[in-house]
Amino acid sequence: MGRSPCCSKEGLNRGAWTAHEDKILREYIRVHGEGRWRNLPKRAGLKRCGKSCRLRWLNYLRPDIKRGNISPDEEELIIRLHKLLGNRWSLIAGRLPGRTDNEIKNYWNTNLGKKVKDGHQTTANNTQNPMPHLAPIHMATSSISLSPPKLDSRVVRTKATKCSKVLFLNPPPHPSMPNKSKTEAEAEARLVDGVISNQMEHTTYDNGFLSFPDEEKELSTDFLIDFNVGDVCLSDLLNSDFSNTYNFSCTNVNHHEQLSPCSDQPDAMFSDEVLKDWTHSNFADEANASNNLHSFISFESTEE
DNA sequence: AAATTCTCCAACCGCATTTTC
DNA sequence: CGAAAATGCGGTTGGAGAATT
Repeated sequence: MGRSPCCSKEGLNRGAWTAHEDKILREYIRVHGEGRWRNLPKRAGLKRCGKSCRLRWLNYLRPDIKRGNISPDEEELIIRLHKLLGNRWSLIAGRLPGRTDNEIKNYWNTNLGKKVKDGHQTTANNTQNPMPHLAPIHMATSSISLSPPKLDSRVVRTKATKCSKVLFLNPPPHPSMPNKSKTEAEAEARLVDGVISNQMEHTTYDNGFLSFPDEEKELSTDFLIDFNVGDVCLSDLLNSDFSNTYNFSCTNVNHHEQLSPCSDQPDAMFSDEVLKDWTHSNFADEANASNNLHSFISFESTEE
């Protein structure tokens, strides 16, 4: 006999959820909270298995879910994280506030996988690439910045909800870095400088709004529109080019002798435990969003 | 306009891991 | 400490809608 199913399939609904079922589930969780999925359907009066309820809640009904309209910044971050983590979608999702592992997985399978693969092939033919080990990331980047602009290429599909929040930013963490001692701030600033200063120095804060140089404004539109506070450091993280970081140990001996792997097998350098610590850190906590870049830096420093 | 093919994504499945007893 | 239950995760599938013929 095989493993018994997670719940009796007899008389249970399957397939797409109805609005009524969604309402019941949402209301039940509002009152009783998440968890105890196995018993939830019975208690809530849903003809679904607990697993299905959990999935529905996590991937669709949770109030903090941000659906559709994956921005170029998010896309690039996904590509980078995927290079770093592989198909560990939940870890990747943990770095993208409001995104679910399922959504990222789907997005990868339908868009990015192909794009990165194509990039790989194109790059393989490009003998002038100075850093072949960085090919996927750079191709992904260039696909965003150099390819003909896809005019609103992100089709808003029927069920997706377009996010249109206006972004308010915390005061910039760099270079003043409030809440840090001067030496602490300087130490981090040095670390940050090598990674993101190229981006940061062209990025200014104007009364709490992120401003970009004129030539970047167009690209930044989605970023400004779609990101919430937690995404500020998504951008920081994004700006902290992983590929540059990999290159650090090779090129920037003044700062870090072995900051990060200069290898095409980064996974070997990042233990699961550290990854979990890092991915479960305060990215998900939007109140601490301004620390997120520092979180990432700490994570990297741990690997020294 | 109809048929066919393609694309996307919500949901399912089964295994792995963690928690509880 | 081991077994069972609960939960988490990633791969896969099926169906709806879009695009093409």
